[in-house]
Amino acid sequence: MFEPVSRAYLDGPDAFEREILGQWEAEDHLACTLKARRDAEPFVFYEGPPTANGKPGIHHVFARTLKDAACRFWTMRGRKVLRKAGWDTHGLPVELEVEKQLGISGKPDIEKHGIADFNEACCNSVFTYKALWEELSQRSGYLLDYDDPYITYEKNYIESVWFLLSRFAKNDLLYRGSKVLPWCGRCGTGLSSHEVGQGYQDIDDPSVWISFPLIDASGDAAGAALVAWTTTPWTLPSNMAACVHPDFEYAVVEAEGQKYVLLEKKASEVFGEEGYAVVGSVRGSELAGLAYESLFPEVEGRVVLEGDRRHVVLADDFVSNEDGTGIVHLAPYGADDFRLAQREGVRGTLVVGEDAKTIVPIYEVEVGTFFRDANKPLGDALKERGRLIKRQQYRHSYPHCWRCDTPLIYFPAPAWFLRTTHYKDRMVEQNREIRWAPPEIGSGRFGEWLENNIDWALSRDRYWGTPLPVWVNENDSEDWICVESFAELSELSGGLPGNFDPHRPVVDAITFPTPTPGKTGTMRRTNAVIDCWFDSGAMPYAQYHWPFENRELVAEQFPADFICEGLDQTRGWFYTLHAISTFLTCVDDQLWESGELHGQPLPRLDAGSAYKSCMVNGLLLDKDGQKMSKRLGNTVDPIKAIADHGVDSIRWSLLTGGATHLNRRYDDRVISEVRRRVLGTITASYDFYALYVRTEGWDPCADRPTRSEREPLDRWILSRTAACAEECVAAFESLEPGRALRALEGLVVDELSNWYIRRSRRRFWDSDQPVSQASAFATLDEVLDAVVRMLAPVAPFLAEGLWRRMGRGSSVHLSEFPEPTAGRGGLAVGDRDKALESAMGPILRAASLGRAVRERVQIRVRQPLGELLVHIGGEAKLPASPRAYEDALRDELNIKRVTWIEGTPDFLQVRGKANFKTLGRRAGKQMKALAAAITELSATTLFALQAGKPCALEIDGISFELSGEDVLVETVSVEGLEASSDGQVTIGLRTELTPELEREGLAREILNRVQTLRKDSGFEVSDRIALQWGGSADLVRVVDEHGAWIAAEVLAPEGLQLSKGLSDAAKKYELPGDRELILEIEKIPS
RNA sequence: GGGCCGGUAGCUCAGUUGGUUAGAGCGUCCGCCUGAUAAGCGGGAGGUCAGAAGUUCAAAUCUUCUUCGGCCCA
Repeated sequence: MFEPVSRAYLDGPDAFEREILGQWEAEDHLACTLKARRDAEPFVFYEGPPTANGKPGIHHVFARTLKDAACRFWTMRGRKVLRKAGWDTHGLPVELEVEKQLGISGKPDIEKHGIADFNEACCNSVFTYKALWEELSQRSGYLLDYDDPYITYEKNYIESVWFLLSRFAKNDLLYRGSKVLPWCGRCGTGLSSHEVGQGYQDIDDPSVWISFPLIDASGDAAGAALVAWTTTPWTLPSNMAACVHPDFEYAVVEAEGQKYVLLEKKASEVFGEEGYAVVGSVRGSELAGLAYESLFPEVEGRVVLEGDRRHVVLADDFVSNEDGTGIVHLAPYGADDFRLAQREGVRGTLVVGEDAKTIVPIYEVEVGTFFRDANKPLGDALKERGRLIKRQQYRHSYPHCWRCDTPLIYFPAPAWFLRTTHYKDRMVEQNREIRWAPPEIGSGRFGEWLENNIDWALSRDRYWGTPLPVWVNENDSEDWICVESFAELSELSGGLPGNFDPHRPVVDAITFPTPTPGKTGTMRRTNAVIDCWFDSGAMPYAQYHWPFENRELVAEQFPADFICEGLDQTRGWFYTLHAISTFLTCVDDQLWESGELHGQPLPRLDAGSAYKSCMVNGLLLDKDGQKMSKRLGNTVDPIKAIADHGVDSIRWSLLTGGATHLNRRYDDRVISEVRRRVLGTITASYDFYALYVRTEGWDPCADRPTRSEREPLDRWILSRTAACAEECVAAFESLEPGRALRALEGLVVDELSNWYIRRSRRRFWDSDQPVSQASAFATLDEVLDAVVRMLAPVAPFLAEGLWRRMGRGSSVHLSEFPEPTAGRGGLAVGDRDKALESAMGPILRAASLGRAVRERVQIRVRQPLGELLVHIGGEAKLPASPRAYEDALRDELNIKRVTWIEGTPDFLQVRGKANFKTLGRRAGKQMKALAAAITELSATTLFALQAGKPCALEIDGISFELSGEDVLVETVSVEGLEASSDGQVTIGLRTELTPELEREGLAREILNRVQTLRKDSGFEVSDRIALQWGGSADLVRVVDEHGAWIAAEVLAPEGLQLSKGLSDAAKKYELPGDRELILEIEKIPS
């Protein structure tokens, strides 16, 4: 116990931390933690599952540090925190990675290769870097239960997901619809957005302006035709509606003897500068609802959207006034168009099918014509019908299939949806219950997203994913069921294969006759797998195979008290967790009604979101603010960074470098600084403590002086420690760990190390004052104890290392976090003494002013001075007097006497200053004049005010009654002294040097040189020495007067011996005033 | 194009309900200390609080616009 640590830690943080890791491993630290809190109140944390098919980066250390710090904090507050790890294993990125590995590309290739083999490869691929992830987590101190993780591809996990989907289906919230996708007609497949991004090419397309003559329009628009613009004439036979912006003002123009409606600023583009005249105007909202004449009334395509309206004007704010005419032609081939038509009950029909070729004859265009080849003849037809206003070629960038180079179309492909819009209001309402950090994410980004909720397109026509458990009757597509469990599937299909794997293609092969009474036909599974975001959103239930198992456990572990992920999860995991839980716990009433399921009790899950609080973290950028990317080569290898710095420094710097939701830069220099400045100061403080515990033989178990027996400075640092604990608890609870760390840093660096220890050092070796010494030891011990515990959530390794060296028991992480209130949480420091705290402030400021004055007049601190005058404005108002700390101030500034000035000292010049905070509201417009008048108040008036006698001032005929607190008294200067003031605290330093003071200064110079020589000679602090000296003649008197003191200070029991014959080993020093000092020292064997 | 966030000293960041002279650390210059010593401490210089307008007695803080950067969505 009490071994020094600072040097070893600063030089080799990696080795230091690895030693702790080794101990934790040997003790099975995680298991100990879980066991210790087995019966405690739970604090529920959900781990957002990463995908292990990529290497972890330094940014993962950021998010994980936030999570880990919170979990450790709550564990220390006595809560049970299960830390189940999780892996996200399905999805397109995995498939693409495997396609690359296998040297194949695209869905046809995969099917040729064989789905079974392909999925097996995916399954193997997802854990490529699992070991690396686990290593990083372990090394970075992220305590997570990797022995029992949830894995989204596992059979039980999938069964839970099926159950959830079946609940949506039973509530009629699962339906088949169409989703507009980028689509390759040749390959017959939809493309993901990232595939589309790879295939843009410039091509020429016709761009046409067409007319929609309005029927029954009134006002200026009567008899007019809308003008719409499109670059896809092949979609015109599928025109379902026209859309305007409700708030735009449209012009009615006359051109070529006909009235048209469009945005005025677009008219010249269509009709030429001189080709039209504005004859009226109409607002978008007035056009809405009108009917118009269709373009190809004789063409009837394949119905893709049921609806009873056609060829009407709709209004929506997605219409832009940049491109086109401000009037948009709607066809089922656009995502916005489709959504709008669906919402408005407009019927939609297709004239181009899955193969990107026409499926019905249109005018002269034969069935089977490639969509782009229909553009020209259709344009001709429109011209013939008098509906083409203008036509020109248009060169633009157009998406092509990256595999076969075919131009893509957007196509409404069949898809399965969850009707989340049905309970959007519930989601919005439940979102208000979530505590977001920062709050604006919840109200802004996430809240807006919920407000604009659209149905969740759930299905993916892919391979590696949770299969959609929907079986459809091949004779009747309306006859379908969503299977809820393997048992149900087994029953329907007459038994499942042994070792059933629910993935494709095994599940695809399962068919059965329809169970629907009165129907016949074979049920076959749809090909789809589901969006892997549903997998991760289902984790609160699926991680425990709910409701098939662990019903009680899930009821306890739902919802999460806390989750934490990156900002990019707003529309990802944050949404999917919320959407599923809101449905399940707030919408699916029939599930909970009976209180049981399949004959077994089903404990109700708390209604609401899956998480009560959510902390959002920003991106990690490189030191220049650039995004880290493999391409730029500015990524940081987390394992290497940790080896260089130790992870505690990295964890600390990540949590203090700005608000968590902001992007922050990763900079080696900042991390080194944290290690040196913050963690280094903690270790140095501990080393100081440990050094004297060892040399003075202090016994931590002995009785300690009571609070009242201790010195004011002791009580002050204890109170400040309690204040810090208060701030840390509040900060962690309000999801602002950075705030906690700033408080802790202030306590350790400024208050503990630079003030308390610095001012108390002597007491630790001064056994002549046993009560003072024991108080100092007890106080420092108690403060360090609390500091180490407050450090533990963020710097778990260093805290543990110190904890064990201080002999505090098995692990700091099983101890309790310091609580601000005495008697709780084992914090020995007890309650705060705010009076004492407020009294120290002026002392620190006076010390600072005093140092500045010494600097200015060039009198070093080693030279004692006679007197320091201190005046503290409003001293009488302070709850406790700063005078209790007079000793500290005297020592710090090396002053013989402190004189406190109060009342009306005639040599202080004072000036009044208005207190804007108290007067501003009352004075209003007169504030400036009042402030000016206050500076003119006489000293007598000011001191009267301070003494509590009110006075009145009249400004612009208005009288203001001033009380003491309205006027601050500022001391301007102190006559005849070297003075300085910061407005409230004023000091005057008497700089005259008497011969006595000068000799004492010289004595301290001698002491300084002896100590330097001791150190240079490599002596231990407790070594006794024999000391011989020589030098300038006038030093003899100095030694006569102060020799005994010097001898005691430097542990020279025989005193200072004046010697004429010093050896070659003697050292010469210069002293102020061109004096010379020669010293020779020798260790006395003990 | 829409939503959200950010711009404070050379660098990294604080800045409480609007209130007196906007603060730290690093860097830089100067100095100090020595029973924590290959450490530590202090002081000085350094700011048009991105820009503009507005509200107010008073704006880094509230409002609007502009600009630059980031993220998400289209």
